[in-house]
Formats: sequence, C-alpha cells, structure tokens
Amino acid sequence: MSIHDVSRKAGVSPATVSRVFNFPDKVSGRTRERVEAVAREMGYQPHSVARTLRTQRSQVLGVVLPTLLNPVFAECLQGIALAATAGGYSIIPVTTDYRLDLEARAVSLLLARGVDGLILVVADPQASLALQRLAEAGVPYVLAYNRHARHPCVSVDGQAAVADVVRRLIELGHRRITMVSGPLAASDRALQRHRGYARAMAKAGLEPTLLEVPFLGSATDGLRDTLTGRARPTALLCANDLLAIRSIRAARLCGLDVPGDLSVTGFDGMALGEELTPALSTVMQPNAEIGRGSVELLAQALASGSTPGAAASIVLPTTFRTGESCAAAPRLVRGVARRARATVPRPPPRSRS
Amino acid sequence: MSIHDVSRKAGVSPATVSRVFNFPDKVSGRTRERVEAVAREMGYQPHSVARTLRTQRSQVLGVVLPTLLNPVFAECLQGIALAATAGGYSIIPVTTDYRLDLEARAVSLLLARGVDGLILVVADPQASLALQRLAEAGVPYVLAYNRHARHPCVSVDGQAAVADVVRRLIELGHRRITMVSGPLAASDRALQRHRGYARAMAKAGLEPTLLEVPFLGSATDGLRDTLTGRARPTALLCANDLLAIRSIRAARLCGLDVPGDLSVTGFDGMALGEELTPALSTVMQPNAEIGRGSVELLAQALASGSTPGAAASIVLPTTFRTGESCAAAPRLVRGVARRARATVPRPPPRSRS
DNA sequence: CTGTTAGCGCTTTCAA
DNA sequence: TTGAAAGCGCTAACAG
Repeated sequence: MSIHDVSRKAGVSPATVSRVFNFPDKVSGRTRERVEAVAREMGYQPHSVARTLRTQRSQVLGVVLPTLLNPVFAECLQGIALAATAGGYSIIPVTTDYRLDLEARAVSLLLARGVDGLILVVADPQASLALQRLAEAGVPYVLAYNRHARHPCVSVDGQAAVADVVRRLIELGHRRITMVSGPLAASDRALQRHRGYARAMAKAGLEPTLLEVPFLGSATDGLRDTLTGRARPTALLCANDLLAIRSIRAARLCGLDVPGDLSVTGFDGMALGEELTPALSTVMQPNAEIGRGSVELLAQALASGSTPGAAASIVLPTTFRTGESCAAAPRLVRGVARRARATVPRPPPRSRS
Repeated sequence: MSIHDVSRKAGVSPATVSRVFNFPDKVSGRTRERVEAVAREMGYQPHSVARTLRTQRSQVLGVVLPTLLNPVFAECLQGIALAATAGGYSIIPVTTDYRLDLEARAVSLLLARGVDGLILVVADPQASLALQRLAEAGVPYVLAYNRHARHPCVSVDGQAAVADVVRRLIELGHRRITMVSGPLAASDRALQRHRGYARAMAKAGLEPTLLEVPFLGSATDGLRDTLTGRARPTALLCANDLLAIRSIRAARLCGLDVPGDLSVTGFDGMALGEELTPALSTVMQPNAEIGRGSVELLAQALASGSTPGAAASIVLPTTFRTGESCAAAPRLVRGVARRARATVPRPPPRSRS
C-alpha cells in the first residue's frame, strides 16, 4: 500500500499526504486530520526506501567494529543503537575481526548501502586506507576509541589512564609491574596504553616489562613463565579486561592468590568485571557514552549538512574502578615475594561433574 | 555517479550495464569486459537503494533481540552477522530491553525499513502481538531461542538440558538443589528451564526450590538469605550464566567456597565462562550456530520466495561443559553441610588501590 | 545480444 | 493551501 492509495481514499493528492507526514504545518487542519485518519485506518507507513531514493538520505548509520565478542564493543554498540534510535536513525553494524581487508570491505559495503554516515573503530587510523578514502570521499564519519589529530574521534586518554594505574600500583608498594598486552601493532589503543605504562614506569625509575600475548589461543602460556619465574612481578597491568580475566586465571593456576600474591588491573570497564570474584580493578571507559557521543557528533554534522571535523573530537573521562583484584604489594625478601603461611593458595579444584 | 554515467562512457545502454552486474551471462564477452573496465575505472557501485525500490528486495534482515549487554545475544548476533554477510545480506539490529512495547515498535520500524525478513528473540511467542501481526502479514521471520509449535524456531531443548544438569548434580551427591532464575514470566526460556528443573527434581523425589531474582539490581540480596540459611542448598542451578556468575560472587561473599561448599551451574555457555576461576560448569548453547541457523532458514525461504514454516524449526544440541564450579556435594551432618577445616574460606579481600 | 520504455514509492519544485 | 509533474537510480518486460 502506497501513498497513492491513501491519497485516493482521502480525496487528496499524493503530495498532500506527503506533506502531512513531513510538513504537517503546511497542510490545513481539516485535511491533515482527514489524511491522518485515513492513514491510520489503512495502517499506512511511508516506505523509507522510496523516501531515501528521493531525498538521498537514508537515515541509516553504518557501524564498523572489530567484534561483538568483546563486551566492550557490544556495550558501545548498544550505546550507538540507543542514541541512533533516539535520533531517528537505524544502524547497520559490520564486524571486521581486526582484519584490515575486512575493514575496507565493510566500508564499501556500507557506502553501497547508502548510509548517511559511519561510525568506526579501526585498528589504526594512521594505517587505514578505508578511512583515508572515506575522508577523501567526503563521507561523514566519526572514529570511536581511536585517537588521531586529523580525524574526528570520540575516545578516552588511554595513555594518561594507564599512567595513573601505574602510579596507583606504585603507591601500593609495587615495583615489579609487568604490562600484559595483546599485539601492540594491532591497534592504536594498545600502543597508547603501552606508552602510558612505559612513560610512567620510566618516570618512577622502574624497569618496564612487556608481555605481549598473541590474539588468540592460550594467552596463558607466556604468563605461566612470567608468573613462575624467580623475580616474578607483584602486579600485572593488563591492557584490557579480557586479558585481566585470563591473567587472573593463569595466576590461580600457578598457585598464586589474587590479590594476595599478585595484583591484576584491567582496562575497559566491561560491566561483567564487577560481578567477578575478585571484582576487577580496572580503568572504566564509558563505553556506551562513547557510542552515544559518536552518534551525536555524526547526527549533528548530518543535520547541518556538514561533515564532522577533527576539531570536534571528544575525549571522555575515564575513572579507576577500585575492585578486589589489586592490593598492596606483598613484602619482599631478597627480591622474592614472601607469602604468609596462612594464605598459601590451593589451585582451584577440578570439577568432577 | 549512476548507471547512466557508466553506460554513456562505455557506449552502451543502462540496461546492459545492469545486466553486466546482475546477469553477466546475458552479455557478450566483449561488451561485458568493456563495461566492467569502465565501471572499475569509475569506481562505480550499483546503488542498492534504487535497486531495492525497483526489485522490492532489500537484502537486509532485521534482527530483534533483548539486549547486547548479555554476551549470549552478542554471540548470537555475531553469528547472524557472519552468516548474513556470507549470504549477501546486511542486518539492522534493534534491541528491546525485554520490553514488549519496544518489541512491537522494533518490528514496525524494521518493516518500514523494508527488510526482507526478520530474526527475532521475543520474550514469549505466545504473548507477542508483534509476532502475531508479522505472521498474519506474511512477512518471513524466524525465532531464535524461542520455542513454539506454530512458529519457525531455531532453539535448544532447555527443558531437557536442565533436567540433565539436575541428574548430574544428583549423581554428585547433591540433594538440596535450588534453582536460581530471573522472573519466570519474563521469557519462555525461563519457563522451560524451570520446567526441566521441576520435573527432574520430582522424578528424583527431591523437593524443588525456586529462587526468583529480579531482573535488575542486587540479585544477591535474595541469595544471601538462601545461602546463609540453616538448610542451605549444596548446589545452585542457575538459569543463565550471568546469574551463575553473580551467584558465585554472592556465595564467596557469604564465606562459601565454590565448589567446595556449594556447586553452581549456569546455562548459556558464554565464552567468558571458561576464563573465570572457577571456570563455569554450564550448559553450552551453540549461540553463534543459533544465529547462523536462523539466517539460513530465513535466506532459504527468501530464495524460494516462500516463508519459513513452523515445520522447518530446528532444535540444536546442547552440551554440558564441565568446568570447575561444580563438584561432589559436601558431606552432611544432621542436614547441615560440614566443611573441612582446611577449606574455611576467607571473604575476598577488599582492594586498597 | 542489446536498447527502449515504464515504473518501484516517494518528495519537491512550480503553478494554480 | 493544494495539485501536477518530474525524477531519485535502478531493473524487467518487450522489441528489435
């Protein structure tokens, strides 16, 4: 059923029906009411595809992100979805699984779909060809999580946040603080977080140690060596919450108590972290807010017929969430952590069910 | 840049260009190559909105689900996204936050967007008006997770799976097994899982106990009473993984060791469950598979110009994942669990960072 | 094998 | 305040 059917039944022209839906003020009260009544009765809804073709605006935003399997991005997407709906937009999400080729493919797919704008979380803005073409094509877009001087970004200051964590750990008496990170080359976030770690450690006169674990597979293998070594760290600063959770497990499996023997901090603030035992001490990013902010930046530009500029970038604040996974450093004896007799940890029992 | 520009530059008609993209076989090799070359050179991509208007097929699937904050649905959506992309479809996800009014709104939004079909996770197929109207309107759709005799569903047998868990717990020596569930009225899944529990308990001659915790807020309040009572359960059978994680935390806060003093099982098989300590013992649902299956069922029907029928419903198998959160029941002394001296649990220390 | 023609359903000048 | 007409970019008959 089309606008035509409504117009016939209401005894007006299609143009008038269109006006009723788009510019109600431009129609006389009487005809508007009649048209509205007829439309409601027939259950008419304007066909958005036709409208899109005519107006060249789809009211759809494309969203490019690495994966939904990391709750951080799921939370962000939820924020995007909410704000988009509120602003009259729908979203088409596409995941890239951290692969650059899929990033490019995602962008062209979305452009062919006629999205009005894009929100994307790319591996590295510097290296993204898709992004560059996007910018050149003049298509409105906003980066989320990424930070770059020449792109509009909604992000947090990961470097400062990690530096803050380092200071907190030092204050708790930690000296041997190892950073656990995914591949640094994989994203600008990883790089920035590591920089925050490296600088804060240097500033404190401490020696930085980086444990770079592979993306997939048993991240715990490398951890085992680190945690069972003679001069093992007293604190693990993990580049994200997922890594922190894995690290805590690895520590337990090595017979270490968290935070008794080893403090562990995360980064991201995924909601689940608070439900764990020990609750994750972590840097809270406002994930939903990042999504919301991205949508708003984009929607604002779209409304004014422009394109978001790098100058509009927003840096949202992070907060350190004090959980239970991090505590004062254990006392040291000749460089080796000594554990109180009472807290000798048992490895978690294997289920027999 | 439109098909027209390409046709001019290639010296052919727009129709021919269209054929090159849609029915390459219907075009002579020479002209096809020329057109392809020109198109590539100009960076032309068919405008899918126009194509949609003309063909009345959008190649877009709408996805209605409760929330992305529960990793179960995020995992499922990822599965949907993957399969959709593979099948040449894009998806528009809408979340309902378990609210029926938003369910209806989501459906009409999606229909107005001109989606070719819908995949939805509704609270209860029986009670969903949106669903009923969908069926009546003849719009192709598939339900995921839901089970209903008169709708096409991709689901698991939650009732049988929970009954199986009950049997496992009984075999481990548990007699006081409490089910922890969200509001039963909230979804058909909750109801079915509870039925599996109730029946299996009855069959074993054990008394069922249900702890229904509210959706939001401190689910742990009710748990505390249960766990500190005189005849506290030795096992908690949780209706989903999120609840299991919360229950484990509540138990720890009550000074109970999991699984030493209390076994806890989940349901869903969210990936993170394996990373926890103790690793979650849970019923694994193939979440991504459920998503994939839904897409395939839908795509198949769309390809044949039909609508998926209830007869096409698929029930995917679940498997019990043996984790560490569940073990043999502690020995009982006069109906009260006795704990070995050595395993007296300490409440987790509060972080001072 | 290729071109011509007629819309898909809507919005938007331009006239009345 | 309303209507007539043109056309967004594409595809599908139908001719040739």
